[in-house]
Amino acid sequence: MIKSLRGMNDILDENEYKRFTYFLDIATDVAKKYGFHYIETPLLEETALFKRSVGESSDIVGKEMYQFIDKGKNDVCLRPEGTAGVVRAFVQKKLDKAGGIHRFFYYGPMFRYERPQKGRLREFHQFGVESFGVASVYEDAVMIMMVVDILKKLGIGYRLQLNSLGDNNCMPQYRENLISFIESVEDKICEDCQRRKNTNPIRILDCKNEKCQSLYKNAPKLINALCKGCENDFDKLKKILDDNEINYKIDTNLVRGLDYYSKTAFEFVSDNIGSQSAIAGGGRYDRLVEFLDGRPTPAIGFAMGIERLLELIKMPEESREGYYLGAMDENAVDTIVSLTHIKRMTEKAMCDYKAKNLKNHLKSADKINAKYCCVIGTNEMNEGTIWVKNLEDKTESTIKREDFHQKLKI
RNA sequence: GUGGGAUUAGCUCAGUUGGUUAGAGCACUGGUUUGUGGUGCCGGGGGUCGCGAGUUCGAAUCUCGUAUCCUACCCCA
Repeated sequence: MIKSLRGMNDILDENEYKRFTYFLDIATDVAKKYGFHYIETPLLEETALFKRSVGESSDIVGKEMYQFIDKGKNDVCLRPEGTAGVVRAFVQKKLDKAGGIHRFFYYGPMFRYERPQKGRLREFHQFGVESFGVASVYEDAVMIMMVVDILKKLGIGYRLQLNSLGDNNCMPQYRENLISFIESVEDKICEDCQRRKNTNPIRILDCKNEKCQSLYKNAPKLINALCKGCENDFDKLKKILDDNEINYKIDTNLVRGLDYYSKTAFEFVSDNIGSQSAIAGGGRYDRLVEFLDGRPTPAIGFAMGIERLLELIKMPEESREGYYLGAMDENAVDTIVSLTHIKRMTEKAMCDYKAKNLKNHLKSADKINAKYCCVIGTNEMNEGTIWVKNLEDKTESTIKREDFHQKLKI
């Protein structure tokens, strides 16, 4: 038997599909209300795009991208995230030169060549938004509001963690200070941290080793080293969130692995889905457009992992819907099929092709969760009527067939 | 990439030192004497026990390999 590849799932379960579309309906509706419009970019891009945006520093490029050489000998890569493609499209269309504000949302599959675990697949889905051309910190707050709106509508509880990563003025200096701090405790920290010192020093801050964490209590905090501009923006952001009653917690260990991020970084986490607890994350990336050959353009965005969210969604209760039609006499089957066909113009309607007794029809109607069970037996056949039972309130009536389509409205 | 656990019917799982035709519940399906469901009763179909080797007279059961799933780590865009 041929099976799907590791970490790649089908969506064929009806409930799963319903959850998926329920999420998308809500998320896209919110994004549109915020004035964002849909963008779709290719699943496959030049590997160089992701190498440039991600940098060569971590495991990402070598180990965790779905990269291969195609038949034309092009080095290509299935997109591991959405931002790089959107920025590429933005620059390619020369919107950076056109100026103005451009706001997009997207959703679709992403691919990462990783070992699967809870909340982590090789093919997974993200919903995200990107905003270009707005440097104001109000936009940062609006991003967070958008995520809050989506999660609220989905009935998902969360904790919001917030940090500022500084910018070119303050980040490099902080990085130097942090490295010299690490060197002062280097012989006591774990192997991973010793490696991180060289590859990505800021990552030591969220090391899971308790011993390391206690050593890092005295580590310099970026939040105390922000330059005036970053500090003002961060204060303003906190005030906007306070004014709008959005709870957050400053997490000075919240970092991003990549160089292009600056200033605002935020993450929404859930305590109910295992160690991969981030359900949405975002931040400002004022440098990325320039990294990808565009004119420097302020930008900010977020992305949410759809599979992780689906686990947490509280679905509205399902009520009975539509019609079930059945015949109790072979000779009525044709009539049933025709009536169903007409009924489907306006309502969901299903019918059985076999004559059965009433009890079995009721069972079948119940099984597909129909609201009405409609049956034609010998009596109804002779009288040109159809018997209809509302399965919710259990009321019954026999009506003329020609009235069947008008008189009953769900 | 590293570590731990798992893999038996569509689903959730039993299967007691290796021993005849591998079981249950749910689901599906048929009937229930000729018109009332979701909640009665009786029956039926469905499994080369993940895959491949090995040990053995004999393997779902033991050994090795391999794949996949779950889970944590690394990493996290």
